[in-house]
Amino acid sequence: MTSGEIRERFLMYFESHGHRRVTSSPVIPWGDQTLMFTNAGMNQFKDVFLGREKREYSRATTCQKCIRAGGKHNDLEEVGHTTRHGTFLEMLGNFSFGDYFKKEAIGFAWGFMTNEMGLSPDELYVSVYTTDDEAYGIWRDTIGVPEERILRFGNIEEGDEENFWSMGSVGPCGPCSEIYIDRGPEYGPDDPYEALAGDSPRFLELWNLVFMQFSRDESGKMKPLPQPSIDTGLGLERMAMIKQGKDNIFETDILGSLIKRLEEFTGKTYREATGMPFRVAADHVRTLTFALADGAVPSNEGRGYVLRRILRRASRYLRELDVHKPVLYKLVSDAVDSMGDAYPEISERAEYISMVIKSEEERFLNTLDQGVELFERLVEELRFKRQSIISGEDAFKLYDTYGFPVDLTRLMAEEINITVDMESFDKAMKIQRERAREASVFVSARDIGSPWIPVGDEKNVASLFVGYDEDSIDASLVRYRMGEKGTVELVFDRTPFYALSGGQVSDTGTVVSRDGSLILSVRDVFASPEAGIVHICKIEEGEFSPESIKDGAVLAIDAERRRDTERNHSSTHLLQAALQKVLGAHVRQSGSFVDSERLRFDFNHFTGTKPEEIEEVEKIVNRNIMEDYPVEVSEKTIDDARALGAMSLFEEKYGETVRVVKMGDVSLELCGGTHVSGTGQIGTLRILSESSVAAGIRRIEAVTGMRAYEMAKTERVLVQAISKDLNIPPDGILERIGGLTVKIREMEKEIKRLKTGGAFGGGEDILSNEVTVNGIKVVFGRMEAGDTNELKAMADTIRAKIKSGVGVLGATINGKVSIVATVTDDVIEKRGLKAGDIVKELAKLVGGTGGGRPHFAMAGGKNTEQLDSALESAPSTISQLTGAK
RNA sequence: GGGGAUAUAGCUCAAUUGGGAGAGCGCCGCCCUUGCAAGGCGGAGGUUACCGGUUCGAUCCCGGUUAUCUCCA
Repeated sequence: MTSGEIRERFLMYFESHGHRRVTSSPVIPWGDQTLMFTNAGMNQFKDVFLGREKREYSRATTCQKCIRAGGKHNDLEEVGHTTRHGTFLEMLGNFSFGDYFKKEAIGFAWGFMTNEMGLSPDELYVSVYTTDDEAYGIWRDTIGVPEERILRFGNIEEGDEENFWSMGSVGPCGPCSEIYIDRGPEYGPDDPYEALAGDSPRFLELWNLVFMQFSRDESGKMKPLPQPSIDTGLGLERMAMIKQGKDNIFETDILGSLIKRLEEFTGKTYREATGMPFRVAADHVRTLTFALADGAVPSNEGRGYVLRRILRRASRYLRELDVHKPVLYKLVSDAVDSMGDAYPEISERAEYISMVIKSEEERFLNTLDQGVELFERLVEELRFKRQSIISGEDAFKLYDTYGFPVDLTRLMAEEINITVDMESFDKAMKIQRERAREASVFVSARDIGSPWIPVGDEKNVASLFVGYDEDSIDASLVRYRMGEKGTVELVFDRTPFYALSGGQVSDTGTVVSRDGSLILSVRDVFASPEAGIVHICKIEEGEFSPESIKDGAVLAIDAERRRDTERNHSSTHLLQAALQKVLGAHVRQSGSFVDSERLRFDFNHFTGTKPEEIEEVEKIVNRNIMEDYPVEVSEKTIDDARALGAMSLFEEKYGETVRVVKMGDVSLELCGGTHVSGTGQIGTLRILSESSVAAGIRRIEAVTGMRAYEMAKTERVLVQAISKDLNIPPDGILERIGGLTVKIREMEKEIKRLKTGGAFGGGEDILSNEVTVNGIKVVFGRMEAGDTNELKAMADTIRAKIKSGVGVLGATINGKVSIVATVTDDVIEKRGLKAGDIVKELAKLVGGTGGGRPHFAMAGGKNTEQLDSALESAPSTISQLTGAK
């Protein structure tokens, strides 16, 4: 039975039992900051379980794509070592939101296992939470599982969290019940308790049923939930492994096909004992394919960094197969072949995914090359010192700063009979860990801030954003707290103020109490999950107290600033559409920032762009502005919006309903920001720059509306001024400047020729001011110079002219003294005279210091009136310097 | 969020306790030459990431910002 069949049989089975088939949510979670990747089927129903959200169905079934790497469920380092861990997995699940409970959940699961999957009851074991007699009874009496096949585990009070599930330290929780399969005596000891405790592969956990029946409060006390719910998860890979009679998940149809391809590319044969690199690569490529398809990008921080590390882990293992070129990217098409039907998003973006992976592989190979170079430098140093141990500090620095894996350091060291001090390496690692941990604790403690003070009895009033339609409204205060000096943070029941989100800046404006006695200016606005929309206000007039504002207040945003911001925001939508048209459908926004002045739009694109392409983009956007398409905003469910083909951004938070922003038929996006009502209001868009910000990410900066007009005006004034200055019509400017440049160049050459020819102002005078000290020719004197470069040029001239000797020149420049000295090579060699030494002495006389190289040195000082006497003393200084030798 | 590293010509990188901004490749021109990464000569190209400080003087030292790389959480 193929994985695809198992997936479909599962979903159909639960559909036939009244469940709504819901599509998998992206592996990159929307809006849940606590989660790096979607790691369980219940993630997308979190708010439903918490009662924050209602759905039109109470039973659901999904096949959820999950990534377990980073965060709480981190299987990354396990992958490849064990038979059953993967960073990517498909979780089959059925869910009850206050509908059925334990009895039905157990019945459904057992029915699917025995009837649909054809597993014999004789090979199945089940477990329940130690004190869950209810579940125990259902298994024994209703299902008929013999007592010796029902295990009891877990004791939450003693810290044993087996068979007990919770969403966090507070919130819904409850006992679990699991179904295991006994794979037979050849896989381990007979005693299931012993086997499970020892992580034996004999009893494989297939299905976990979570009975959500309690809610835990801050003190740890558990109260029964009024509507108990069900959350279950059956690992598709594990089921496939059983049904296909394989020993591990890597030999099943999907991952097996990737391993087969790797054999082709590497020319090596997969064997279980030595197949680690194959397993790691197959799993990791699949993970990357799905993560990239859902909009994540490898980067140097957060989620993107986890992806980069996954890729590197795979690439590193492939080195053991003598692979030194990018290969992983070639496997993307195979992942798409086997899973693209179930997950169309990966086939749609296959080419893009493959290119991103390839460029990341190249980047890593680069990092390794760099590391090898550093390693070799290190070894050379060791050889010099006649040592044969690489210190832990050095190995750690290689790893910590340059990302060169320690195991490679060790490997390469071994080859040349050098060892690595791993003990001190581990110590350095430990210090690093502790430092990071301390820092994170410190921050969370600081984040708490002062507590919110509720006003009146409106404790639980949600603050509502009404700024889509209103610039100014009456509102009443819900809660507040005092901020830093002279500021206060306020939350109202309604507000026209937009809080920073989706890359759009927050509004500024004013809050004025009903009686006008209190005037506040709103500096910043942010959305706090627990408090609502927070206005950070500076007190401009009057004194703040809850009473001063109890009759309500008028909240008014700076409307002009908002309109400018809206122009820029709407433009980003047009920009994205135009970029997709010109550069390709793979283009997605990967960050943006808009305020009233300008817009910044980051998007993914794997190569550089041509100037013509950017011009074309600008042209398309401006044409769409002129068409004056109405901007239509509607609220829809996520599924409806996606069915329309609306583009979603992955970093944004979307609730059950989303705002869909439509501009003609050129742009359709999910967006919570504020917009112009017709594209014509944008006026015009001018792209200022296009540049690279990170690998695979490019940035466009642009201005719109009056800013664009002003910029055009500034340029026009400039052109007119130049035209007037040159006394030539604007279209002749280029030619004239070209001519002038040539002329200037010729003149510069001429000046240079004249200078070196010696026919230069005071040059002759100075050259004639020559004395001989201890047999060394010394030329010195004062000259006029506009900057130090002239001094230097003159010194060069003198040095060339006198052929052998010393030159000392001085000048006052910008009210300060500058002295240069130059010594010809023969004098440096024969007499040991250094220019630096001369200027150091002279500098003392003018209240400064100096220095330089033997043949040329500079000094400076403040006492301009001492310059002449300092220069006069040059011969005696040189006499002393050479006489002492 | 914390630690470390880096930022110089279109690209890859130099520049010795702070003293004249360089090389190789690429580009343009000329010469030579029938061949593949040829050779010779000449030339253009720089706000040394940005802001501030110390200093007579900062690519260099100090502080900050931004970006990139990297490790930890």
